[in-house]
Amino acid sequence: MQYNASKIERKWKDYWKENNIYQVEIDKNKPKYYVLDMFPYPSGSGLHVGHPLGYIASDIYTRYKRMNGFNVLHPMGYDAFGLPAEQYAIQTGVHPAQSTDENIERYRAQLDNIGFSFDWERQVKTSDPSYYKWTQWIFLQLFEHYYDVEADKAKPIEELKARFAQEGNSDDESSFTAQEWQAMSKKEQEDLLMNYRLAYRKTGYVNWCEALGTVLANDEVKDGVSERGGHPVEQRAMMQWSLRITAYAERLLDGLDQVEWSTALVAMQNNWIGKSEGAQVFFDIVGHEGQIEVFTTRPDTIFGATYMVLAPELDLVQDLTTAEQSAEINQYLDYVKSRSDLDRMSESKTVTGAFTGSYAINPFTEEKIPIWIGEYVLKDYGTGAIMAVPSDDERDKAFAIKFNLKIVDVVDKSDYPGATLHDKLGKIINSDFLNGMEVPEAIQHMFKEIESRGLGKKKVNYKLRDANFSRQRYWGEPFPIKYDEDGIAHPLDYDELPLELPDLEDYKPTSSGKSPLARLENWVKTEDGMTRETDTMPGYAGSSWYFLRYMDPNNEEAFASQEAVNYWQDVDLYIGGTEHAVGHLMYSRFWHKFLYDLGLVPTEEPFKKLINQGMIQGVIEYVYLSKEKEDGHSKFVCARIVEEQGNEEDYAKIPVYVDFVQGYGSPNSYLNVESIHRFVEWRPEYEDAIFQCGQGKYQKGKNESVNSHLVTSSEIGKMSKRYFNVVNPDDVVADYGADCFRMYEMFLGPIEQSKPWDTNGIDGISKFIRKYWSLFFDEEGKAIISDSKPDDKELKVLHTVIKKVNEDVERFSFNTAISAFMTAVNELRKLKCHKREILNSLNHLLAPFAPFLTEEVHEFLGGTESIHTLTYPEHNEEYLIESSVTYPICFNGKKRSEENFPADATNDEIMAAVKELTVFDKYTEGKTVRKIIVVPGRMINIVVG
RNA sequence: GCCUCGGUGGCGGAACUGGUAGACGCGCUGGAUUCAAAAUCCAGUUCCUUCGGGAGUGGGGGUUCGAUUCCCCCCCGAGGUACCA
Repeated sequence: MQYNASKIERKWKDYWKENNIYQVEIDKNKPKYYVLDMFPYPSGSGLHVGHPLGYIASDIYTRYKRMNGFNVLHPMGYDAFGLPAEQYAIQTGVHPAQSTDENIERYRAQLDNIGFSFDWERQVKTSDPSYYKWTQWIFLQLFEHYYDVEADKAKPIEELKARFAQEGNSDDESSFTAQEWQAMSKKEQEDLLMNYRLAYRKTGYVNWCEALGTVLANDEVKDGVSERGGHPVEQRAMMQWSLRITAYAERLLDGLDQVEWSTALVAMQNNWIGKSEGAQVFFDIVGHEGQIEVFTTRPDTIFGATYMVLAPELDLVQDLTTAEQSAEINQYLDYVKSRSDLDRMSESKTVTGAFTGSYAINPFTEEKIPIWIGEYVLKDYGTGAIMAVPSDDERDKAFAIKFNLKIVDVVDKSDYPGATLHDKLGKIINSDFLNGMEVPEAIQHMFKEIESRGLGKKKVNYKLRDANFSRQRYWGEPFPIKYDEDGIAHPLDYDELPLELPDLEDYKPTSSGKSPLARLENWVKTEDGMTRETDTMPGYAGSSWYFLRYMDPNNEEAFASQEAVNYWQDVDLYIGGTEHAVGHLMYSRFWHKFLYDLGLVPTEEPFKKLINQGMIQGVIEYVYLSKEKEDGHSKFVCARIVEEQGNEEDYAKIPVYVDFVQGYGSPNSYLNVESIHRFVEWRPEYEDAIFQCGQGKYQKGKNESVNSHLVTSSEIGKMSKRYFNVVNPDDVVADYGADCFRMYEMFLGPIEQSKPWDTNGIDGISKFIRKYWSLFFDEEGKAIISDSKPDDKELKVLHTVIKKVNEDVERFSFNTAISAFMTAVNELRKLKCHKREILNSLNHLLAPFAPFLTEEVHEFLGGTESIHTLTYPEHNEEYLIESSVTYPICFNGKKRSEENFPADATNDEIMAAVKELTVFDKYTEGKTVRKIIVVPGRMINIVVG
């Protein structure tokens, strides 16, 4: 039999599908294991070679666990709601459901092509009503619960209502008696409850993206522009749904100790939550009833607080602005309003602000201090107001200098040379009773002092903001909410779920900034005279809990049965990209903790172990297009020439289709005459362009010198349509086979590392596969298997590789496992080993990596069941025992020689033998031997001096 | 700026707990086979070398009998984050 990848792959793909060998059910006799991939958004461009990297790793691990006796849940599905399908619908009129389904079909074919062992019976699609019924259901649960701070968990809002009616309330949010509560109108009560519900509506500043016609969550905005599409984002006040993720801030932080995630990922989440401890302090306002509340981590510097600054957006600003200052303040407010987030970030160091005309009283110095407003104080963090200590804070200092405000030194840092203002170090001065204390001590002292004087208390602050949950778009989950004429939000009854997304003819957002659903008047008005919510949920709604649905995907009574949830528990291994480090992973953890509070899931954390696979990058090949034309012709110039002239700025870099380029990815990549022809065909606008090569000019029809090489410039970057460098896995599979593709992606390097796609090395794997095949078949394709007993050498090769591969798979070091296979195959070939006993085990060992090839070989060896349902080999230490060990002989740590010693020789015996060696004399001549170190089984070091 | 990860031959990378640096693969060189080529096979391939050796894991210092591995300082790259009070 000759090795024919495509034939073998077709055969087994069909077999696996027909026999459903990857289907799993609850089986209490086996330990469970859950391996999850981040499910893809099915985009129109299909998968490129970068996408399957994580899927291959998880598939190998899944197959490995399965063969080790685990009942492995390994599902796949689609994150099917999202902007691109909707944008496409706006352009073409094709319903997003239709284009999404077409894309899914393509994804499925591409995935099957690589031989993944997903249980497709469990596929989920977030845009499927039977799925989003439960997304809506969880949303309603969030709506009907609040966070009970004392119990430290979510509780039904009904309990809170009952408490309000009985005891009234007093907390940071509100204060009223039971009588007052009962006297409130229904509307007033409901408005108040919105301050407690975990899913709630509020008017707030949101990230409005004009180009996308929707608001975005904080993690969907990067550098002041939308993450998708890079459109400008501005702050706008709107009535929106939000999720109270901040209620879970502390538990989200604590949970990070329990998970096995990379330090980078934990650090990112830590950062995003941004916990800081400080003091809340109230400042009286001169001639004014109210107070200004500030949050400070440096209460020790309060004696240096010589002015205050409020965020310009605060309502209080209007109250505090005096008549004389109102013109100046209004002018400043106009200026602030005119600035987008992008402006704010780009010129971050400009100091701006305005004086309100009012004064506060510093509670410790009892001095009158001016109240300013300034952009550098953020409305969202803390209370939106600060006490400014210009002597000990960079920003306050810059502000004070610019506006000529008083500066009082309160920390003497002379004992700490090199310490910056940011460091909490130094000795307190000019601060009454704090004088002489070290900063950390003074901070603790002030916490007590502030509390005992009734000025405020110790407080914890988080950077984490509540998550905006409304999108003014069509292609998302509709909210199961309707409003009465007072604007009170009413949940739909649970038996009305799912609230299906109605069909639409025009997908464009409305000009009023409402979702296109608002156009469907019949849908918006309900029979009972109410009005539906027309916004839809954001992308992360469906992805925040999909891993639970896989456990019981067709359940119509619950998001998943308790039996399924209690059996599968949580995700043991999650593999996916870092792009979801804060967004998806934070929201999922939040939802999971909420469901845990409701007693619906058994674990607090959803993802035990998480691996971030690196990106596979592409090589971008550019040609240099001169900005100046020659005789009216466009002119391309060889990269070599541009380099020599050093005038890169005179050229535009045009990405070319990488298939045209010879020596793709190498420093000498170039276009030859044939590639120039193809390039011109592809870009007819350059039909009569001149190509200035090292060897002369090429011009179509005029001068087609055959030797012309136009050197291209290569860069490593994203694999993207934009750069014409996308490599489709289907093409690689067609050329080399799926097993080769899988192994090559793994062989490229450690799974977490990013690396450029480079087809050059794939021959190595291809050769390996052919060599592997040649252990079973000769050149004519005749079987050469022998049934004789293996000898010690052969057994040693086998058990070495078994041991190594098991260890490597356990630590997700797939590249080294593949090296071990190569070494083993090379050695068995050298030994001319074609023995069934050895090769059969080796074939089992290779099965998770090369599922098609091994299945074929397995059948050939007489296997009747699929190899993927059988057991994984374990090594036997007996075969690895060495009778002698080769020790390196080192002098002062440098290896000078090697020597064999019996494996059971004692250190003393070895030392005695070492002294008899000729090398010993050579390197110790004329020197004193200070010490001889023998590390058993490892090495010998002789210290001379 | 801050946080995290990384820097090893011509290239991708290996060395897991401090113990022979460069496994495995690509590429390259030479040879065999061939009319020739591809494919295959064999040998070599960190650098320098007066062939004795010497140097060497971004740079500098330290701990150690011994450091790619641990500690300190610095340089470079990637990702995250940024008026967070």
